[in-house]
Amino acid sequence: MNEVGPFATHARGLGKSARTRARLMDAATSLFAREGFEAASVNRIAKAADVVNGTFYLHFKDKDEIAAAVTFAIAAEAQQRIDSAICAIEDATEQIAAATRLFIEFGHAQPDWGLAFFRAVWFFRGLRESIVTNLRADLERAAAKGAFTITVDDFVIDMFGSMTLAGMFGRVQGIAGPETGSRVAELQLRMLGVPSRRAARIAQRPLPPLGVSAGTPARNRS
Amino acid sequence: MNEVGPFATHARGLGKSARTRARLMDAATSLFAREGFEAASVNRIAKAADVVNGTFYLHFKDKDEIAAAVTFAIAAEAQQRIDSAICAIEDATEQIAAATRLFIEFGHAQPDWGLAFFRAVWFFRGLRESIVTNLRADLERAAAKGAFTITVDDFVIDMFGSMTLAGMFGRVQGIAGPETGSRVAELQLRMLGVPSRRAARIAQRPLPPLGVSAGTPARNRS
Amino acid sequence: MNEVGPFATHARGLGKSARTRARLMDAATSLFAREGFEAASVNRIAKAADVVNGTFYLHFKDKDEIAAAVTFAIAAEAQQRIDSAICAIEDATEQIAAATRLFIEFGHAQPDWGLAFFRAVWFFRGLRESIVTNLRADLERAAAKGAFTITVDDFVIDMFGSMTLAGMFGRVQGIAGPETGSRVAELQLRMLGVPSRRAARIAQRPLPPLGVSAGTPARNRS
Amino acid sequence: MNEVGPFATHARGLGKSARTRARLMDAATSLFAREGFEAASVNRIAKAADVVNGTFYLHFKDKDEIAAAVTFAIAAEAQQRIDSAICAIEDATEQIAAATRLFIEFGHAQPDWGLAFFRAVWFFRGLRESIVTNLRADLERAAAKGAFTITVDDFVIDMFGSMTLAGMFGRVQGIAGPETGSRVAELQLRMLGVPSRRAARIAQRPLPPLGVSAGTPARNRS
DNA sequence: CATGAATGAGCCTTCATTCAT
DNA sequence: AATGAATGAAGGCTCATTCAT
Repeated sequence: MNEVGPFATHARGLGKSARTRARLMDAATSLFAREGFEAASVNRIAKAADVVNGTFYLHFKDKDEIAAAVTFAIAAEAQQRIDSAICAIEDATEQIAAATRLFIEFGHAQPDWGLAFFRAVWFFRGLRESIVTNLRADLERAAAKGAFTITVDDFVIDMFGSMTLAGMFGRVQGIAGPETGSRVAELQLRMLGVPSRRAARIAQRPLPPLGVSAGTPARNRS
Repeated sequence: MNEVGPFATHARGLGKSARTRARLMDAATSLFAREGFEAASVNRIAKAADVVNGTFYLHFKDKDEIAAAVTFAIAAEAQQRIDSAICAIEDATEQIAAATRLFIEFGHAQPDWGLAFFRAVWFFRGLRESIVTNLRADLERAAAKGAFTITVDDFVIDMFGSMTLAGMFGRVQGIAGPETGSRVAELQLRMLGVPSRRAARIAQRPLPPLGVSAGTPARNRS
Repeated sequence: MNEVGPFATHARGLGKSARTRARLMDAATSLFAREGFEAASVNRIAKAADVVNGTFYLHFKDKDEIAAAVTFAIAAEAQQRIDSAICAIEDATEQIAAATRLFIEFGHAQPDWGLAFFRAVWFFRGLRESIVTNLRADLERAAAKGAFTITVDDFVIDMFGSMTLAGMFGRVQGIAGPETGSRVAELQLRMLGVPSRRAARIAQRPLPPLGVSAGTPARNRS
Repeated sequence: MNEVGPFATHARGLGKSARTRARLMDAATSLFAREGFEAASVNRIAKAADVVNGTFYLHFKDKDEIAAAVTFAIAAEAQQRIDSAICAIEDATEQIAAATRLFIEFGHAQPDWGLAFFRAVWFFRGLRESIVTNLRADLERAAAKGAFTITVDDFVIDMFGSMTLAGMFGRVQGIAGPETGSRVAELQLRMLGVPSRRAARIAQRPLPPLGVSAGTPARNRS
């Protein structure tokens, strides 16, 4: 009820409305993660956010909308933080490996976000597409440098993404340990044709820190 | 409402009770596949099976039970058909590739079953475990022959399985084409350390036919 | 499921139909006693009697009918056994005390019957009336002998009966001990005007044994 | 549907929530009285209170909770009104007789409350215990003054209470007339050993008026 | 006689959503 | 902005009862 979630933290200085909205998003994220999207009722989201049910509809048209808002915010934050962490890495292949590892790390650091994201992947087609778009850019850059022995296309990207997601899921669930990110990255590189040695070496490189959120503006409806 | 599903087909000669039960399972499978487990209500399952809601509870204690029954039946049928299709293959590595491809083929041939299975994987922890167990046997056999340059453990199996599932999902959804199975298998083998050429060759081998069901007896409760 | 109840015992030599009917009555009695009339479903009565639900309706029109049959049978048996136990007692007042005590004993000896009877009293108006009729005869006989200092009318009978029932309830529930019958009888006599000493003495008289059932014919519908 | 019941009357000035809650309690009381606890469905309670079924659960967790609330409120009101009516009576024995008579009068004045209370006695073990506790205090006070020729214990209290309840039941049902209270009290006193004459005289004493409710606050949950 | 599958109404409960305050 | 009572549809499940076999 009272612990301040990531969204609420971002909304610290903002107006009351934005703060309430953030509390609702934190509550929703947590419930989506723990019980899934369908099982999280608006009433319980509101209760968890310490507002009455009616207030929910002041901020979101319906449950789908808050789900989309949460998902978008998580995805944006993940991407932004990962991007700014890896931008200092020069080698395209190393960037890819670092991105995978950081993503898994991101989920592990905030399990609610990780799980909610995982659930959303099967829910919002658009999310999958946006992930693919991002991955394609990175993978094609590395491919252009001749890093892989395989042609990168949508199918390969799909496999690559599935591995990252599966890795994060295992990590978030506590099934897999801290080496998970490295292992996923190594297998991905091997799959793409990076020689085993090199794949292993890259996957073990020191990881730049995830850094802290630059702030996810809790955008209100028009 | 009226098309006869796979379970009903199996139950053709059986008693009235078994036939109704089979109709319910077909209806449930279809709804699970189309809308997911939570969204499929008992009322709608019953209506789709052309019985009244009360009848459902004559055959299944609750939604979980029919979900488990459906999942178990699908898994059993898939495994049985795949096993009997690949048992003639001698090389362990080729067996593995064939299994992946046949599984994806299985899902594509009966999309409802494929999708229901896919959904069940995230729902029944037991199912995931049983898949892992099966995969491990196959993978370790090949590993013992020195086919891979990587050690097979639970994590590797998890990645391997995720790829197969993701492939089937894409195929069932119509996103991916008939070459999907081969491509998945090839990437899996590459990941495990099979040389690219060999991986590609194995993944293209002619595939034994899936054969037809040996009959999934619709087992009644107690 | 398998223990043979009192009705079934009575029906030993009779035809199959009568035996099934008796099993249903035993099952119903037991469920009525344990969970009350409304909570006992036909399905569960049938299951407890080891027949399928449809069979129930071969023997009873509905739940009310079996409840009436059970109640009538219990009441008849109680009255018959008590009557034949006390007919040897000469003094009318002593008869009354003995009847009260034997009734409570009857309930205690077969708790299911006792509780079912207790429940039925509030359910079947007719049962209460028949009890009143019986009590009136006994009480008026004693009153005619000048045993009481109070006029016996319906109201007095009602109080008298309530005490007996309350006593049996306590006894059946295990709240009250074996002296319950005597204590109830003593209070009843005091209430009616029998001098304390005499009331106490009568209430302590040795009690004739309840004897065994003379057989409650399980009468079929027309 | 529209007559205003006692709870609603109490809730006149209060907030909307309290008024709806009171209407539900009135409706429930009425149904409990008329058809018993099990037969009164939440749907029908809601309908009788002129709200939709969902509203019920805004005010009560389930049927048990409203039953407990109703029972508690009735018991509290009865006790409070009776207590304040008899507190002016000095003689302990006369107090007891007056309490019995007022209780029966209470039930007769508001038959729904009387019957609901009667039904609740067999339903809530706690209610019986609280009644016993109250009765014991009164009876032991009189016993301490040497009013009775019998020792007061739980069993005697049980008989005493059963008579009061049976009397109220008859009165509420319209079977018994206005003299019921006096007659019950007289029989009770005789049973306890009060000389017939005195018992009769006490039971006929003018009865203090029941007075009016001091308000049963319809307490909300948490 | 007995079976047991099927019925459909009805119960309890939760839900997303609205709206007067 | 926020409240919180109310809505009514829908969900899960049980019930008494019927009927073809």
